[in-house]
Amino acid sequence: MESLGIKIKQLREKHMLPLRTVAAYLDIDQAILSKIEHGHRKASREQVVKLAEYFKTDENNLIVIWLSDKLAYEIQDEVLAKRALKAAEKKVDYLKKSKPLAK
Amino acid sequence: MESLGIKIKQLREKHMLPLRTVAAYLDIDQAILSKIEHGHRKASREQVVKLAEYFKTDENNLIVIWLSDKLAYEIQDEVLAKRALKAAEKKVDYLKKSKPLAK
DNA sequence: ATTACCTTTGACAATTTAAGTCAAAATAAA
DNA sequence: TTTATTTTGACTTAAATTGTCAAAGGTAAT
Repeated sequence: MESLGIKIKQLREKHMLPLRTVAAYLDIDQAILSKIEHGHRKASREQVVKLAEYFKTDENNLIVIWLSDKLAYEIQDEVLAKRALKAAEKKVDYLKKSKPLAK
Repeated sequence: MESLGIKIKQLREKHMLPLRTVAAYLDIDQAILSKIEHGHRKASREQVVKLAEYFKTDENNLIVIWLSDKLAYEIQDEVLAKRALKAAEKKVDYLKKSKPLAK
């Protein structure tokens, strides 16, 4: 059960890098990166991709963590959260099948 | 595989009501309701609850449709959508267990 | 074809939410 | 204690949402 913030912080500390350095690479203020690590701000998709590249870690894995954070955050207060997620899966299946060449 | 817009439209037509009437009940312009029915706008949670009451239909069911629409919409373009949904389920499980009394 | 009604669309405005900067306070290390 | 780093909060800017309004498109009845 990984959250993106914790994951990023672990990666950054493993590489012994200060927020300043990583934030500079992402072209944002270090304050924002700190907030992302603590889950007080969301990262953008672009930022996640950049981070994966920067730390040479699997991009897909990071994207899944980031997406699932967003989804879970969006419905965490809903009693019907699980039912909604199940239903969403079916909808996604349907969309994938009905327009497999889209976009 | 129901979408909220279609569901609402069906309910409204079953009751032979014009957009105007239902929109007035929701206290919004009929243009917005039209857009909601077509999926060009999202309904708010309040609006969904009001609609369930108005049409005397199961509120939970309508909420699940509404929530799953939102979730599916948010990740429909992601290749990793299904993986993310599965991961989100686990996160939701975890959150429910760790703070079961949280409001 | 005209009238009357309902629905849909798009341009625009207002409001809300999110994303960012900056500086100061808190923390940790040297 | 001084130097680095991290965290926090007040404030600004940018972007996304949500709504209004008016015009255009459909439909059915006459």
